Amino acid sequence: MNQERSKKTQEKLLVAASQVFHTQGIANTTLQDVARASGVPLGNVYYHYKTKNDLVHAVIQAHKADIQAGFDLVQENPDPKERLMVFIQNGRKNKLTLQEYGCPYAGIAYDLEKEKNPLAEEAGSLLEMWIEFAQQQFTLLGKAKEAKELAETYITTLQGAYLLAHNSGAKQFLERQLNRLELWLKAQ
Amino acid sequence: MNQERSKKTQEKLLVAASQVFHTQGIANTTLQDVARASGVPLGNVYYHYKTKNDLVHAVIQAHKADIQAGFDLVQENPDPKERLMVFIQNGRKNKLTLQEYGCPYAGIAYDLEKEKNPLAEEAGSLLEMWIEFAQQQFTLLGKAKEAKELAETYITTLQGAYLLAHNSGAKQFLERQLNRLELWLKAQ
Amino acid sequence: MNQERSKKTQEKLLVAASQVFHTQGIANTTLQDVARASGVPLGNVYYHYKTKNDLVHAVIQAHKADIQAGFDLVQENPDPKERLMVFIQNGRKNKLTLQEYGCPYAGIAYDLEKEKNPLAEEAGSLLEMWIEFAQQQFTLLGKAKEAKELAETYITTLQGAYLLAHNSGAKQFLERQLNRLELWLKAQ
Amino acid sequence: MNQERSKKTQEKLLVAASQVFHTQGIANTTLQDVARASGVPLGNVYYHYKTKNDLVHAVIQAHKADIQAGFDLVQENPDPKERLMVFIQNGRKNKLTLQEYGCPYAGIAYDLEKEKNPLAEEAGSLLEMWIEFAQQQFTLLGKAKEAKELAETYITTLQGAYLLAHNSGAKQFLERQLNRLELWLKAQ
DNA sequence: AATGAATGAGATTTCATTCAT
DNA sequence: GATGAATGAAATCTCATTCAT
Repeated sequence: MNQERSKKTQEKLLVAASQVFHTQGIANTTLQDVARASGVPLGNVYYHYKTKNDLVHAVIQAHKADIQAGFDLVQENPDPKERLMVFIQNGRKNKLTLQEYGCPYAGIAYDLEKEKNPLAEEAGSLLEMWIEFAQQQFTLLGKAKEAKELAETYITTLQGAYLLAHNSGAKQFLERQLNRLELWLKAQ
Repeated sequence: MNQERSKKTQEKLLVAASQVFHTQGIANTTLQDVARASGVPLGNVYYHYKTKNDLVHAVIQAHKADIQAGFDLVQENPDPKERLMVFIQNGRKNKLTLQEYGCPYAGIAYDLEKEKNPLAEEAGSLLEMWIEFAQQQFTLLGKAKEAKELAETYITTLQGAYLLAHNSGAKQFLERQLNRLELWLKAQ
Repeated sequence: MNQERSKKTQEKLLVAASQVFHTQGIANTTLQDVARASGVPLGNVYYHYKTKNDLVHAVIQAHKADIQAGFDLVQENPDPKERLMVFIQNGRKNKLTLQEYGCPYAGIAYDLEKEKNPLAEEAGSLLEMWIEFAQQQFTLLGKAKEAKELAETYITTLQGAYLLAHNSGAKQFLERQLNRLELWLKAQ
Repeated sequence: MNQERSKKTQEKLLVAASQVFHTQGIANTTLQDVARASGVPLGNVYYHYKTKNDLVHAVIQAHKADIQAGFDLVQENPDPKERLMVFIQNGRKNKLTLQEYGCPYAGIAYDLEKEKNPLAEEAGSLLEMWIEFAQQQFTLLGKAKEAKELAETYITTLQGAYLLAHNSGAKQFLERQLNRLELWLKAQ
């Protein structure tokens, strides 16, 4: 009933906000934009999220949940190396979005840091989740000692590749760097 | 005379704008901010740059000149590999700024792309200059065939490292990735 | 409800804007002026009309509707000649306003043309509506062949009289020219 | 020497100002516009005219002188009726300018009246000069009693025709009304 | 509770006028 | 005296947030 309706509205807001924050950046996104994108009337946005920052916070939490869900999913694969391969493959699948808008997690963290938003740290944890996850996988691969640096290398390459793919128009760039990362990963 | 006075004011504006655009992001920076940071009265900013975008454009051009000057400077070193080493070393020197504010060139390109600013492409060329430069060096090293991919790898690593260093608080992160890049470069 | 509230505000804005545009000219009228004259807070003006030009456009449309309503009203009179007489009589009724501020339709068209406003053409149609209307009446009077020129003469005289009445202080000027026009019209 | 140079600069300013005031309207014309159009540096404009209004005043005076010069010129023609014909012919000669920008004298008077400029009255005298002149000619034609009304009719028609020609795009409009005025004048 | 309208602080921009050399 | 630069008040426009129904 009402609670369900409320849930749905909140869900619509989160989905729309994630999207427009990603594609336009947070500073360039008005709550009107979010309202329009979600089909929720502006006044109603404030019913669910008292401030723009509250909505940003909710989006970050949703991202965290998404990321964790992704980790949970690949846990079904018993091979830690293959788990890491999955995310390289995801990069290929999302190539067009990544080229056009960059990595959403890096983007939100960057945006908030620039506006000295207190949520910046929270957003920063989005990429840190990846490092931790990667580190765990390398540890499982029997490389406990170098796991941290390997994880950092893995994420650095992914993020560097996303950044450059987003920055430049070079169509094959992302593909080439993902291939290289894959080879490197296989060699570990 | 007047021309000198004008040059000086414009220089002050460019320096201040580069700085605040880098530290706050373009969208979060008002021309009042630039005016204050430069000591130039707001009305006068518009005498020198008719719009905020004109100022942004001038900053991009200044960045291009700076980058080119850096390339020219390292040309004095006859060894292409050492030239590329120089910029790794620069990353170490600028560690604190990079950690706190990220790479200014990537930042301005990202900001403009998000606000669908027509200058985005121009800003994107800032990183492309690096790729080209690196490619030339690898070519000089007798690796013409792989030069492009090597250059991309070099820049991807640098930018990935800057991005993650900026994102996370991890103090040794940048150092570790720069060291790794250095080893990789030596091995080429 | 909300829609009614909105209509009312928009109506207040239109009425106030028509008036101040007429009395001060468009270029000399700030939206603060309109806000004050209408009792609507400045920020809210922009809720209803996204730009000053949008408001100007709405005022032109309102003028068109007013003019058309005037035409519809005189259609009740079966004699085309008398219909045209009505507007001469209207000139007498509005003598003071016309002397002090000129013809609002000519004024808005002139203002927009001078500022190279794209709406200038739209505003120009205000006077063209009068020519067309007059032409129709002369056609109904059995003067289809000369109707166009007669209509132009009718409007030229009216507008010339309004212009001069507005320009000079001569109190009887408008009266004299309207009388002359009336005689001319009777003779057709 | 210097005085001559000053005269020349002042002349350049007057010519340029007359022109841009006419084509853009006074409110839409900045002193930068005048400076650029005249080739005189902005700072120098203020050396010759302490305020924008001073320049407007000078332009009005120049217009007065021009008009008077026109009157003086046609005095060479012994026939008062032909003198009035000359100005109808002038309307034909200046057709394109009149269609595109309207009558400069009516325009400046209108502009100043709208901005409640104290010079409005002074500008209003520009058209009054025409009425007086026309009245004199009709008096010379032995129509002393009706001279005033005939003069008003003459100017009303001219100004009405200019206004409508400026307002609408109708290419033949001005021609038709000037022909009609000519016939009317011949019949007097 | 739901929502279109209202509000006000602040951002960009313009420009007549003054300043400094 | 001549002139490019500087100034500040004011205009247009934006938008997070609050209000009123």
